[in-house]
Amino acid sequence: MTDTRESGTRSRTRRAILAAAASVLARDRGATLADIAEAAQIGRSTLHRYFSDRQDLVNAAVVDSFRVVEKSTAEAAIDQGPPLEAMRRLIAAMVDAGDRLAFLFGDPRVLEEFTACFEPDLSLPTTVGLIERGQAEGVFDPAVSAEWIQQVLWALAYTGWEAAEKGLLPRHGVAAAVTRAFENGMVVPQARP
Amino acid sequence: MTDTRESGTRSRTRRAILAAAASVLARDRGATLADIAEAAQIGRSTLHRYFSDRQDLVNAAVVDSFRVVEKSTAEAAIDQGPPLEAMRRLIAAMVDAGDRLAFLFGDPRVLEEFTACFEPDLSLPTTVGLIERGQAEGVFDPAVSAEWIQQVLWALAYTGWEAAEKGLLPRHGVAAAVTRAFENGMVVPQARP
DNA sequence: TGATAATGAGACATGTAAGTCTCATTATGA
DNA sequence: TCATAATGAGACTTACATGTCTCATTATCA
Repeated sequence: MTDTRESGTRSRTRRAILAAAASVLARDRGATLADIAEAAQIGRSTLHRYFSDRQDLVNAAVVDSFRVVEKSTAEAAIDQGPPLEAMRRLIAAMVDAGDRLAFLFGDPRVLEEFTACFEPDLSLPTTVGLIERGQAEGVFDPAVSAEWIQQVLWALAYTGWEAAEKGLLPRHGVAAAVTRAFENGMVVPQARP
Repeated sequence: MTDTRESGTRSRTRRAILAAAASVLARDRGATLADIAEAAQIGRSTLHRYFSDRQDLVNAAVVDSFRVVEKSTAEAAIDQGPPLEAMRRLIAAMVDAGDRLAFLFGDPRVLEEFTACFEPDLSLPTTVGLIERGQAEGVFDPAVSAEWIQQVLWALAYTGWEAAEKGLLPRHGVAAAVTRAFENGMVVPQARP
């Protein structure tokens, strides 16, 4: 389904714009189109040649970021192996896709406005699928909904990214910190009754 | 330190504006001053009588929200009793202060721009203080920094509020879900080696 | 009741990002 | 090398939130 019509140059520019948009908007939602163009190292007029509207750009960036996260998820092979290990791979992948995730997750409105008119690739394994598999195997907390667990997962990944952004966590320690938080929470196992 | 000069009417109106600002901006950062005025059930001109600038309003709302959260924290008496129970009271208080927290936490920029010129009340017990006390007593994970634990706490409280907003969690179940996530994470204790 | 405070509605000016267009320049591929 | 695609700079208009102001109305308090 990729655009075979588009020249190599154009599709490269398009990708650069989408990546810049996600990256810039993740850090500042009010960022100007000029800001985004500058980050993508292109002229503002060029940006308008690819996306007529600001809304058009944001929509495309959401879809693109979704695909990227979807792809990372797929590459983590979350439908294979023990759920706990699959989850660890997924968390690492999500931390890698850092600002895409921050862009999607950081703005509740962007996402919810768009979930209606966007259908995910059904052939790919989903995060909720992994969670439900884990719950069935008694690994993930079965007392709460899979959606809630997914929300927590996203929130922790986002928090880890943000903490790294402001220097609270070293980049290389983010995945471990998030994994630890997701699996154990903040109370030491020994202290539990 | 409260304004004794201001009439009852004025201070009531002022509070209504600040509450509305936090509530509206928590749900939409790009919200118009007209949106905020409408939510506060006042005219836009009245809003300008109280806050000359948009920035002025946002700053005041940040300070105010800070005070509210600070007060909730104080009322939870987090410097007393076992850390785990104090933390449970704190989480309940934070969930109560829902949109104030979402306003502060939802916009990293708003907060970080302001932490410089805003000094917290040093006579009040802090969240980090509670966490460090818990770590010293071996209750909270001592392997990570107290600041990271605080970030996770805020993120979970925010996520709980958001989940309730979109109907993913029932209002009365939020505090329990957040507490559970904070203490145990998402992996069932029995499944741990 | 009367004086003053507080407000709402709305007209008006302003600043800034968004969107459109032209034209000269650079890059790409046959 | 040549034709065409792609781009950058910048002038220009538009749309909209913002901020200021006036005036009539309502609320509050002595």
